[in-house]
Amino acid sequence: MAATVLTSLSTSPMVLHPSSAPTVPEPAARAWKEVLSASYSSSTSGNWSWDASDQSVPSTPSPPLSNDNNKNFLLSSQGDDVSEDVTESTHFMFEDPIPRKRKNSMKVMFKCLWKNCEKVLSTSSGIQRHVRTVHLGRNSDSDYSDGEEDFYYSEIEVNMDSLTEGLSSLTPTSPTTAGPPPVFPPPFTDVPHSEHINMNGSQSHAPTLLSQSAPSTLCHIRTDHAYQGPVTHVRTVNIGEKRQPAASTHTTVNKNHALITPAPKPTPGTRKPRGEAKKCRKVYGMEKRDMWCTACRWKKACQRFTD
DNA sequence: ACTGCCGGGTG
DNA sequence: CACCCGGCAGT
Repeated sequence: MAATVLTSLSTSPMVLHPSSAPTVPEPAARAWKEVLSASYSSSTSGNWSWDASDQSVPSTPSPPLSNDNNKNFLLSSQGDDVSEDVTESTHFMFEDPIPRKRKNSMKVMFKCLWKNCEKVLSTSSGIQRHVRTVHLGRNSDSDYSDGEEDFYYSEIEVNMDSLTEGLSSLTPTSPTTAGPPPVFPPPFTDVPHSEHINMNGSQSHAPTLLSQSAPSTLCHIRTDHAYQGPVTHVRTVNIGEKRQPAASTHTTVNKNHALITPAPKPTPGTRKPRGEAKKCRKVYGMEKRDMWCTACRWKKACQRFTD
């Protein structure tokens, strides 16, 4: 039976596909590919032709299309980088190497979510500045941002035809920005379908202290020990944060939001964020172990290169 | 795979 | 105590 099928296929490769496809597409496809490679006697790149053909067709016929937005609302506990996961999970499925951008003329706009404000801007920076100046009452000229504006606008897609203008936040704009490196290199840019803040209306509690996870406020520039070699790189410490000496030195920024986040760390065990800075083991190597500090030799917390 | 180091051993 | 190591967790 199989032999007859194969022979018939080899003669006319186009015959097969429509009949027994729906239940088990996979073997059929494989057979087809084999037939193709056989008949065309092109040993290599049999499958690449497939990709090419697939690419030519604009609408992928694959049934398991992305199921809209899987709305995970677990972000209320700790916002921060949930959003990134969302974008990841939506298109991590096979195929679709291009991260499903706007197909025809979808444009990303940024809409202010403030009480009665309906302002829509085309750039994230614009909406941030709007929120910052108009609603938060910040100083207008300083473009300092602590990320709080993120909670007052959402990203929406507008189906406007024409003008495929450069998408603001994704393209690095012009290289003219010579000043300090962008204080706000946003990890946000995501939120596939708004749904970032609820609490619309009823702004009972003062909105200024709602900043949960303001990433940029925690950026520190620390010079590490630079023990061997000039390690010149800026390091950003995120919410893990080092453990301050508990003397409640609230630095200078206002990050007093203990009333919203129930569990500051998702893992209560907390095994210490793993300090950085090379320790004796790394610095001296396994050989020359006798140059390590004693703690390192005993596999304890390093004493020489503390964090 | 590698590193840092906690917890638990041994003498 | 000093000393060592298994094994975990983070990179």
